[in-house]
Amino acid sequence: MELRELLNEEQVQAVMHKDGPLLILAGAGSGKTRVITYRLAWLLSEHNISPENILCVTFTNKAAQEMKTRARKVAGKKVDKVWMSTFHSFGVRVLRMYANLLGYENNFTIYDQEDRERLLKECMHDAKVSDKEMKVYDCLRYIQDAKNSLITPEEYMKEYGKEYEKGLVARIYAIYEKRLKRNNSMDFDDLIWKPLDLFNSHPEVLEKFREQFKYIMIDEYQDINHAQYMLITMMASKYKNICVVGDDDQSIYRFRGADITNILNFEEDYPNAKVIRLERNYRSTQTILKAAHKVIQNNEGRKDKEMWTENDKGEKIVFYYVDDEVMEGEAILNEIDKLMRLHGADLKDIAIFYRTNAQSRSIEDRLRRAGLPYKLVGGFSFYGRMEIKDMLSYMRLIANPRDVISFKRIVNVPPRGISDTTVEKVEQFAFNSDITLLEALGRAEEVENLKPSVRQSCLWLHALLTGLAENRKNMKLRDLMSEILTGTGYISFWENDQSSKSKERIENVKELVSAVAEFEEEKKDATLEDFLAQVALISDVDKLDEDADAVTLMTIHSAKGLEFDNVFIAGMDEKIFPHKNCIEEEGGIEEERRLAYVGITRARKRLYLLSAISRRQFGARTLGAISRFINEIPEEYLHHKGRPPVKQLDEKLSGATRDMGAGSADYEGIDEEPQGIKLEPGDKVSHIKMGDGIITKIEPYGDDYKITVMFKKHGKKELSAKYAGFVKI
DNA sequence: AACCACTAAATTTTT
DNA sequence: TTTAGTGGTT
Repeated sequence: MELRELLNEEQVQAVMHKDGPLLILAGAGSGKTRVITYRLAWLLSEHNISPENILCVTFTNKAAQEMKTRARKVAGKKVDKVWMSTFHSFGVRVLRMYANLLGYENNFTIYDQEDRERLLKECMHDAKVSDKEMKVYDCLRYIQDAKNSLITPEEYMKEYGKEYEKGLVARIYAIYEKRLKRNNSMDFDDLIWKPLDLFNSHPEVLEKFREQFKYIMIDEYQDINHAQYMLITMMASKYKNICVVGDDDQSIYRFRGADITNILNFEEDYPNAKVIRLERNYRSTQTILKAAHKVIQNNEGRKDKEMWTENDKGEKIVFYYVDDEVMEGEAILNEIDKLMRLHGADLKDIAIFYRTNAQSRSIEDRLRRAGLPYKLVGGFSFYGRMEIKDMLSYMRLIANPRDVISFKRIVNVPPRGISDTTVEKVEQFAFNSDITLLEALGRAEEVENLKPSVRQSCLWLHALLTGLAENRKNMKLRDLMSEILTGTGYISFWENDQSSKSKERIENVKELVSAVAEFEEEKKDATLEDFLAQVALISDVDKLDEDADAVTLMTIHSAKGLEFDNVFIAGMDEKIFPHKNCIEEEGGIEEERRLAYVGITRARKRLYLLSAISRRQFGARTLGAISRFINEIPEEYLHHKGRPPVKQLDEKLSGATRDMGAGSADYEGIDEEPQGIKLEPGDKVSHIKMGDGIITKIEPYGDDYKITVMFKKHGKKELSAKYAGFVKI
């Protein structure tokens, strides 16, 4: 391997560093992934470290997968035996092996956010805390923070028991933990904490892993929380061959407990640590890089550093000031159109970022109307849909009969006459007899005060589920899934449903079946538990197909680690970005600023920042102000477009007080006639399905327009302007 | 027990 | 604007 031909001096040093702690401070676009990939390959092929002795932790499954693929090209097949995963997947892997030592069964269920909220509601009910006294979501946040900091319910009670709100939390937290265990279930935080527990209570297990992982590499070290820090520190304490990579300027997961001091203190934790700085940027233009630096410079408490690049100066950053969110979509569409026509850009080189998922809507609408394909990352995820969660709940219950949350979700879905009160009676019976809810269902005869028909329903469901559970070992996963679909009557339930969404639900469920089948084909001896874990831990970016020729839409959080030639950031408004909830918060603005830094530095060639005068929120129109982050970018890097940049009306609304008077600023007015937006009778249009045609009539129709088009192939059709997706030709 | 209609509130980001 | 939750009706 000729490293020096592939890497710069610092990168080579990082790759060749073998033993002892290593901190790589890798700025945005500095070729970090290259470095860790090569280091991994180097350890394997030059130092002959055996793959089982290496642990690599990445931020997303996708990153792990990518690293594996790339390293395989250099070091060959042994890469497959490296322990490479996210923190959470690592936790699952360990726990599947040792959960029994902690009093769990290894078929435990993994609870996602929604499951946790359901469970928490039960707990609050038990603790006699009404949801008026405390919001479920807030309570969950408190508990999550506690768990990320490794504070037990007992410690929490001791520490905060006397405070009003946190006192309530303390009570709920204790119940919550008990319930989780009783359900043989783990939440996301448990996947980190329980392995730690294991290490503390079973030193021999810790010793085994310490011995095994002679080399440890952690990516995105700036975003790990206390629990993750402890987990890693414990495992690394023997050999101390720990290599961490990160950038304190890109820490954006504080809300998840990410603790930036972990990376800042690395040199104190390991006094003999070697520190390598990667400050050369290979990604962005000088303009983009300098603008990003000017923004992040406003943060205090960061390691002072400045990235440099030999890339061209590039184009100015476009700041687009528009009337509202509709015009924002319009402006983006126009610019995309230009990028494609004038610069020959591919759709896959274009990304649109925003601060909150809700913002995607207006942009999606516009793209859809223009017939422009896009891939949406996040938002309402496939696995979050009702019908999918229903099906998964059946599967989870079959894998883990103690999972009460899943049980309650499906016990009466589709409706089979088992009401909440019936469930309560069964639950009581189960509790008194010390059996699972599922078992209690099978003994419905012994439960008092049930109607005979209800008893029948209970017995029927019990027979069905236990039957499936018994047979599942000699069944393919996809067959198990189909059995559930037909056996429970779930599919016919939706088939008989008249609502507009039922068709889509059936489609989704079928898609789930193919997902199961696909999973099974990829992993030969895949178990039900494997599939469920994968579903629980897969992230939205993991599913992104980077090669598909479509514009990418996502939050800036999801964009971390990615790069695009052309980047749009919508909603550069005060109260949106920085978000209103963060402005008052201690350290909130700095976190938002780091997020802005991450967003800006994703762009390779061109960057567009957009802000709107007013936006619709919850149906009402609200006035906004230009984000302070725009004002932190020096005028020399900006090219203004859209609305004349006027002085902010209310200076208090914003940090934005700069007088961006036309004349002095680099300003270009409203664009020429937008393409494919204003339609008139006589216009030639193209429709995805119908092909080409000519508009014959346009008439208002509610808040939409009804457009009559004479198509070449299909004749006269009436279509909605909103949804039809025309392109003017 | 199931369904419908009305009211109130709203997540910021994610494994 | 949308959705979740509530209360009343069948």
